Parts: sequence; structure tokens; C-alpha cells
Amino acid sequence: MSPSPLDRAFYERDVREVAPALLHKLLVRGDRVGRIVEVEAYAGADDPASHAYRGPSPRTATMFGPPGHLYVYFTYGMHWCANAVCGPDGHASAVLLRAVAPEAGLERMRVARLAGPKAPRVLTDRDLCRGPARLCQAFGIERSFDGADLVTGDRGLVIADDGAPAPERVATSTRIGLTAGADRPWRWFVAGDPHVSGPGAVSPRQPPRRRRAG
DNA sequence: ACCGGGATGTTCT
DNA sequence: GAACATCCCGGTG
Repeated sequence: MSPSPLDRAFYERDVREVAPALLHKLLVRGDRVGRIVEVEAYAGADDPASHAYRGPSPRTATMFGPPGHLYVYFTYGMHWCANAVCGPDGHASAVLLRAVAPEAGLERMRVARLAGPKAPRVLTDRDLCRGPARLCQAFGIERSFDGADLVTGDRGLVIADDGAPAPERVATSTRIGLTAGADRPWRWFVAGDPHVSGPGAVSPRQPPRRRRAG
């Protein structure tokens, strides 16, 4: 049976509660499936790092709408990034999807990641979706997905719960790539998972830590 | 492993 | 003009 999409109430809570709860949920588009392993919270008008900090604009309109929709923005002249809108309608908080562990549809992801003039020369499975812009490219998420409803799946994209257990160890840190609001520890990731990007990432060859040699 | 430079275009001062 | 929720490549240890 196919996993069921998270419901509206899941997203309607405080963004700092929703963000860690998204770890180990599934991002699904058609045959492409990835397990969320790294997220960041952006707390709307209370958060100087949020695009919503200075009030609504055409670009951020989706963030100011109801929860459970996808806020997609374009950055660095090249890249798309995707967020799940959280909190009550008008609150404008969102969770940035920073990395997923690819679980299905890897060939289609690879084709998407290798399209375009700036494609990497070598691309491991580990790097298919490790980073917010990489995962968007792997899933084909761009401007037309801004506002997509993740609950109804109106554009063929959902976040779903397949019943997998929550991560055993969740680590936190400050958010990546910011100047304003850089001190707030609103990044959550699955400790020890090699598909995490940035600080805290574990190399795939790193052996699991032992408590004791015996 | 870590660091620096370039690519590239929208948004805001 | 400057900043920007990034990525890729090629240098150096």
C-alpha cells in the first residue's frame, strides 16, 4: 500500500515542532522517493533570517498562506529551494528541506541532476539529494511547484508517513549559510546519516561509533 | 578535509 | 549596487 500524506493539522503547529517531526518522513513525487534527513525552521516575522521577516511580497505570498503548501524560491541566480509552510494561515513560517536519503527512482533523479550545463562530472548516489538545491533538482521541483498542496497532492508531490520509526538520534545546530539570525539553533538532522549536508555530515566510510571497545 | 573563486538572476536598498 | 536559506571545481595540506 502507498504511504499516506501528512494531514493539514500536522503542518499547522509551531514550525519548531514540525521541523524535527518531518525527519524520516517521505518526500514522494511519482516514482521518486526520498527520506527526509535534514531540515531547518524559519519562523516568519519573528525571524530575521526568514524571507517573511519584512512582510509579504509577491515572492513570499505562499508562505503567508495556509499550512501544508510548498514555498519554492529561486536563489543565487541558479538554484531552487523548497519549504513546507507551517503554522496558522498568515503566520508565514516554513521548514526548509535540506536533504533526503534517496530510496526509489534514483535513475530519474540522476537524469535530472545531470541535466544542464553546470552538471557535476561525477555524481554518487549519496550526492543526489544532499543539499536543498540538489534535492529540488533531483525531484524536478521549480517555480511551477510554488504553492503546491502537499496534503492533497494537487501537483503530484506529497510528504507522507510510511510508518517508519523516528530517528534514534536527532542532532541540532545553527542554520547554514546565513548572516542574520545565524545564532538560532533551528537546524535538525539525523545523526550518523551519510545523506546529511553541511556540518555534522558523516562520511559514508565512517564506522559507527562504539561506546566501548569491550 | 578545508578553502577560495566563479556562475548567474531575482529582490531589495 | 549589494545581498543572496547554493553548488561545482581546482587548489592546498
